[in-house]
Amino acid sequence: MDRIAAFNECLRHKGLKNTSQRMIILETFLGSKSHYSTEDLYLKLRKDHPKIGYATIHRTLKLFAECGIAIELNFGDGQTRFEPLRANHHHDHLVCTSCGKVIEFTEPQIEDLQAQVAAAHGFVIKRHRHELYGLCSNCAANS
Amino acid sequence: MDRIAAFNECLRHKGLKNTSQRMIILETFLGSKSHYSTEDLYLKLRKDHPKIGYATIHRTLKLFAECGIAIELNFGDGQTRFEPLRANHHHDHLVCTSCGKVIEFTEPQIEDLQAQVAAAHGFVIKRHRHELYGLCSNCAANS
DNA sequence: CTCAATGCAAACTATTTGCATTCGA
DNA sequence: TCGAATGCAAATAGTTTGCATTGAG
Repeated sequence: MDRIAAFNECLRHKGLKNTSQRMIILETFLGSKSHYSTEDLYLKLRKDHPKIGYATIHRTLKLFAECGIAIELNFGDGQTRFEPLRANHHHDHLVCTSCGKVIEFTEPQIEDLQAQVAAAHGFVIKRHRHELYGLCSNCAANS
Repeated sequence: MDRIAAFNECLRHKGLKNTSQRMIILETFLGSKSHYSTEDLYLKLRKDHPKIGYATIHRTLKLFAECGIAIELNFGDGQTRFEPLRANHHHDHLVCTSCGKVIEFTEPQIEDLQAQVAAAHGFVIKRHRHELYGLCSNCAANS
């Protein structure tokens, strides 16, 4: 089941409706670079769909998160960002504090160790956040 | 050098002044539970020091972060929290999404793996954030 | 038809700033 | 004395909400 079908399934399950705005937002969200803030997506959509309001986009992104289509991220600038979730493709982030570049990484050993830490404290982990902040190779070279 | 001395050193280095408010805020900040938001600290200080304003506390917490006395955390509720930094005592967090309990953990193997991941991408890591969200043992038992 | 969704503007919350006054070095 | 710090209130930024209208099922 792809993510569009999964979203429709989630809407049905919640008794919500599938509007043209939601489809437009979903397709744009899935089809482009990751790490959108509401404002990013609003500005991008405004070109082709100037009638879609900021509030609708924000509500829709929150809905994506509820449906498991997206996760919320916060990289420490004031904005909440949303990232499309790929099934079976969890990853974490390297964030360059100089140029803003974001690289995704996966490290199964870290995931295993996390699980051990949680178990040692009796925690049942639902999700996690793991971000490394520093300078990317370019910025490190130029400083 | 303890953290109060380190803070004074930082003030001197920046050409700033050590006021009674800053000392009161620092002592309260260091001397109690971790993970203060500006509001938490404001409410706590208000009892004994009702004249200290919200803005002063917020500016002071930011200053602590600049001086390396504290780090900013964000657990996903709308508030930025500040945690006192202990020299040589880095740790990460387990956060219970049900009761709000926060447990600190340290896992050297994870730190090593992080360093390897960063190196593989040419990143120079300055800091990181690693948080595991889920249910603590109590909340997991009662659900 | 009915109830959810939308778009707009207004409300909120956390944070930040301007400025007159106070105070440390 | 002089510039930084404070306290207050007002401004901002991001997010959320109320409500009349529109539209999906």
